[in-house]
Amino acid sequence: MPRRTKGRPKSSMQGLPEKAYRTIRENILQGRFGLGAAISRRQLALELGMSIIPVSEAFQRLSQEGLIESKPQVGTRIRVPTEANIRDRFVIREALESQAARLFAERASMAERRELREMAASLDALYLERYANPEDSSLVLHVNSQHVRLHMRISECSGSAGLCRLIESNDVLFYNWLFDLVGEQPPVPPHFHSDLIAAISSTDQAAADAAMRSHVRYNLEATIQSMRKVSAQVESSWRLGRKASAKRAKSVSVSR
Amino acid sequence: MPRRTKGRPKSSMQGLPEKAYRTIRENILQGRFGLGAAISRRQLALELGMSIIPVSEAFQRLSQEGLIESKPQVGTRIRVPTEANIRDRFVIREALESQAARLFAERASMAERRELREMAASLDALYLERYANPEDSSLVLHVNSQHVRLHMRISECSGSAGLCRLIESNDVLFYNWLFDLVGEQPPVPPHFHSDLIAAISSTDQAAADAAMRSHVRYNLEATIQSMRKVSAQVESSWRLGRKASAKRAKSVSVSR
DNA sequence: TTTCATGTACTGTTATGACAGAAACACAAT
DNA sequence: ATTGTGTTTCTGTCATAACAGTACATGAAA
Repeated sequence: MPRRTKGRPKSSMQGLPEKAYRTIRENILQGRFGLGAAISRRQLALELGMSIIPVSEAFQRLSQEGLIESKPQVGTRIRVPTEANIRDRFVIREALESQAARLFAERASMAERRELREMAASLDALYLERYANPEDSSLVLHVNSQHVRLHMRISECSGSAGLCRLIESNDVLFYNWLFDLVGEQPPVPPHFHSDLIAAISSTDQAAADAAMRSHVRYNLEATIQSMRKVSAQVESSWRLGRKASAKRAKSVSVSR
Repeated sequence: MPRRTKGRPKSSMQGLPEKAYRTIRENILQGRFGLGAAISRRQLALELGMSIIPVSEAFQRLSQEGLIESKPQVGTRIRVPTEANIRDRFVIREALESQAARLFAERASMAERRELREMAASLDALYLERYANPEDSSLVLHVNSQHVRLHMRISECSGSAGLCRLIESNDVLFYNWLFDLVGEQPPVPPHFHSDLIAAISSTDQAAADAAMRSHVRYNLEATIQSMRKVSAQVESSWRLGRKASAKRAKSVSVSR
């Protein structure tokens, strides 16, 4: 018996790296490892039931997206962005989403415009509800998820699949994760998103562009201000604290 | 002698995957494998003197950037973009480069503005020279390289490193490769780039944005028109032609 | 108590090889 | 001539293990 067919159980759908990528990204976005925490390829591979090869591929993608950062013979950690990094990412977000706004104004259907208008109204109501119950954390999560949804829907209606994918992988999710993690969000003007959608729905592309730009810039300032409060908490050196990493035994929720 | 220290010759600088990525990308951009040609991880690994692991990592990056495309148990080929793909990419290019133009108008130094003005003048002169000698292919390469340089320099002066990297990896190089490959380039108005730089150098961000937008759109139309002529030459099916691939013995220029 | 050497345990990297599946080819049957 | 059927040879995927280098704990020497 030279070598029985290995434990590889026909795997399943569509590749182990994809599964690893989704799972790890999900866990990062929900803040299950803290900012700057060390993560290990081997440990993740163990917990996900695969070897370190697919995990490494997932790490590479996450690293390219700027969510993690790794040094050759040292380790990998959840990236803790500097203020310059954040401004940088918002520059990109402004570029991509203002373009999406232009395209939305140009070619979104009537049904889509109505759908977005309703989403925005519902989202604004959710914000108000959240201010009324500041301690309800599940509400915070829900608001955030709906907020992401709104922006992604706008980009989907732009008709450009590539633009949509870029926005997803480079902006929205990343900063909503940070938004959540960074602490309490500052208040937002009433009708904040309804006004945005109204401007986007005009036939004037330049106006749609400008409205989305100021929307994104408002979010930038809010994020920077929230960030400043917690920036001191996170040590920025490359001490990985492996002791702590070894002690951490809570496994990742593999789910699905 | 259980296992002597392997043939891994201490490698060299900064990672095998990076070297593989650079080399393969260079070869794609210069059209050394044709559009739609099959490329093999194993063969490339052999030619580059490494195993298929770093090559696979490079493949993943190239695949994410849309330069190649691979099917699980079939093979990998140089991607042949559809017209929709091209329009899609130009939408993104428009978003990113118009943002770069805004930032250039806002914060570029006087020295940088002067430098760009000179680059543009030199580039416009090169275009004229090219029209005079249509059969000089090295001149075509040079024009193209200077064109890329100009656009990258604009993005560098934007002060946003992330924007600059995104432009490089997602737009400029890709489409200049295609531009080169697709055949003869249509004529370009005189002072095409000098006019662009002049508009970009104004203090009016919206004007800079608009100028870059129309510049990019002009390039889009030119590319589409050139593309139509050769689209029929390339078969779009997934026949990889392994026979031909095996026959091709010319090795990749490894260089550096 | 402080400082420095040393060992250990971990890190990311990467070569090797086994595996499953698809395509191409040779060849017999129709 | 055409069609069906192995068989061979390629593909990408992935597990395993060896390698080289860093962080940290341990303990001896000052």
